[in-house]
Amino acid sequence: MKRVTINDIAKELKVTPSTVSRALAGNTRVSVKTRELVAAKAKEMGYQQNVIASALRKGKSDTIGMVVPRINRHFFSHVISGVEEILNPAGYSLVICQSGESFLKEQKAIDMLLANQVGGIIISLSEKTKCFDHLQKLVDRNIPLVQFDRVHNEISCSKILNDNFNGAYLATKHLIKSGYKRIGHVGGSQSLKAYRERYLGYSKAIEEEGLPVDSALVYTDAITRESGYNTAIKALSSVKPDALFCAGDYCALGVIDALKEKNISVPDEFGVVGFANEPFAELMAPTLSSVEQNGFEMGTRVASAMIKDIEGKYKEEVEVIPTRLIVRESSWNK
Amino acid sequence: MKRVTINDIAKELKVTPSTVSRALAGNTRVSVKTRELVAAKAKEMGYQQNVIASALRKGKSDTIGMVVPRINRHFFSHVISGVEEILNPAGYSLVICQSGESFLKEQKAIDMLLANQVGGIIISLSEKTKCFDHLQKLVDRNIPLVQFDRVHNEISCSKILNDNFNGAYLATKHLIKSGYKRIGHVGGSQSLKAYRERYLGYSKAIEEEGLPVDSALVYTDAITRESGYNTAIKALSSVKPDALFCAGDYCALGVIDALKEKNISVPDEFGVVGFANEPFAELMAPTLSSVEQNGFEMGTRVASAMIKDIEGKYKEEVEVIPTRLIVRESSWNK
DNA sequence: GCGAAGTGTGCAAACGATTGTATTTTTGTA
DNA sequence: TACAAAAATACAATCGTTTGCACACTTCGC
Repeated sequence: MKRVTINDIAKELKVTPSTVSRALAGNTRVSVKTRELVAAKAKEMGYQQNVIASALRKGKSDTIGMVVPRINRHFFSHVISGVEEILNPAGYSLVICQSGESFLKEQKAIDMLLANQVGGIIISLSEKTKCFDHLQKLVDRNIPLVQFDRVHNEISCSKILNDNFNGAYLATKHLIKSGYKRIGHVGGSQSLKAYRERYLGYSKAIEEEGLPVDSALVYTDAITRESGYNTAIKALSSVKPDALFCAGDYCALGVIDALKEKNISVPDEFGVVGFANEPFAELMAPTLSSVEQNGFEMGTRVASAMIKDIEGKYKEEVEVIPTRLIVRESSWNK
Repeated sequence: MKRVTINDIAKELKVTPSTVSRALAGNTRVSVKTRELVAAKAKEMGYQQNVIASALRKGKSDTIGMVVPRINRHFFSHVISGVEEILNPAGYSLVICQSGESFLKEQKAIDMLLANQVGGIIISLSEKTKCFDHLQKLVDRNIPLVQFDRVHNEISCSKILNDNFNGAYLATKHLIKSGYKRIGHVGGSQSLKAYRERYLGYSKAIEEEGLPVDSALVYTDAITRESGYNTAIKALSSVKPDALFCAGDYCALGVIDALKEKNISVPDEFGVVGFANEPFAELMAPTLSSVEQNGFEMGTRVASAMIKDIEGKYKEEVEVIPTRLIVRESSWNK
């Protein structure tokens, strides 16, 4: 069964393909009558535009590429949903790639998207990304780019951010108010602004309350469950904190694993707060206090910024989405 | 900055674009010397194939489309990782779409993928899909198709399945052995084979143990957290089961919500087993017994089947991936 | 009733890669 | 050396759309 092309429609209607193309695009240079005729015939014959041919000719497509570290993170999957919410009705489609926190895979994903002539790229950087040439290339080639959450500031494009600073600040403040005395921080790679800000929010709160800022209490390797566990084990046998503010929930989970193993009671002897409010946070035992990010709203903002960029409206918007502290058992000290 | 095309390379090397094209494709009709020359020049000039032009000419691309209900389900995101594991090294790239359990979005996603001339489509059906014309269209058009997990049998294509029957059978058997007497089932849409099989495994186990098969104990609306809650509330005030085997973990979660609300102790008074082994299953309180599906392996099998289909090796493979019961607190009756 | 706008279509050349066929060059052999 | 066979490359059409330009026809003012 052959696909129907505009040439087929043109033949049937005894007009030229150019007219059909214009008619379908709603060009006012073709008369209303012809436009209706074409539309009807196209429907009748089951015409589907060949977006490949269109993209080749126009040099770009209505497909937007999106690169995220992992799609199975609560936050990212919600951002994706938010992006689809705006993009799909606007006639764009979305291609999703995972970098898996690997710089190489991130680069490859971008190359693939470029080879596919995507109309724009949305990205949240991998934790391992320390070089940003691949982003600069996009800017140089004039390809609409929007960064979100894990962004690099030096790249000139729209950026949609979480209020990491305030979330971390509130979380730490809350730990202090709950009576913990030696509050440490398990953070992510400091090359990412998002994690730097969480660290800054943490230290601001510590300073503000007149507590000693002890760099021995700050760890910034990775924020997986495993690294959280390892960090906690290490800290417990050396600097002995009595609370940890973690830059991620999986990391907090690992910390709690370690505390359980050492028979240290949460929250009585030790307080823990995470970040991201993963679904498991309210289900685990003890339930985990966490900083909530509004992924869906972020997604809608990201998509809007992308559309604006594509339409040439403007290119360098920076928006901050508020975060919110959710207090649960893991830091409920009395 | 203009993109480099094969014409540019051809000009530099004083050969024709055809030779360059063949050289890059590794065609033996062009001499080894020329091939090396072309490869070197291409690298030097930073050539990147325009897959759009290639897809237009060849009528298909090396992009594979994948449609899943939601990407943020543990199982699906692992299948996706497995698929990428095989597809990417083999030179294919993956486009992921979410149907969000909506039939309309599923159809639209397929249309979009078709319009993008994907080389094949991988799909796990939405719960609401009761009509399968969109899949038949793919078969008719000879587009490689692989269904997994939530499949429709009447469509002729490769299918990779979980051993739903056995998983459900083991789960139910386990509930019986643990001493529960009135074991109900909260299942998903029976139009999906996966859920029918879970039901069948359940009833096989019930019959085998000589328990009464009571259709009043079987619910098959949906398997969201909310529907699990509602079903449990309904069941508790009427047929009064003392255990429920749920076709999904979110659903089991809803059931436990209801039990907590009614102050019914799990597992002492009531046993619950879920399906899918979502990450939260081992973290919640009580920890949830569940049937584990090996999503990653399923993904690799799915991808292999797709590649075979594309290469014309064969088209109708059916594989079953084993499932495994993980017993945790929610059904640990002494 | 004549030129000037204005309106609706057609023509043809792109976009970049692929591929069947034709042509040239090289190789081997008598 | 000549000539056929084999190897390497060139030519040109094609995929389906888009779009600048040209052309025909209508409409209108003077």
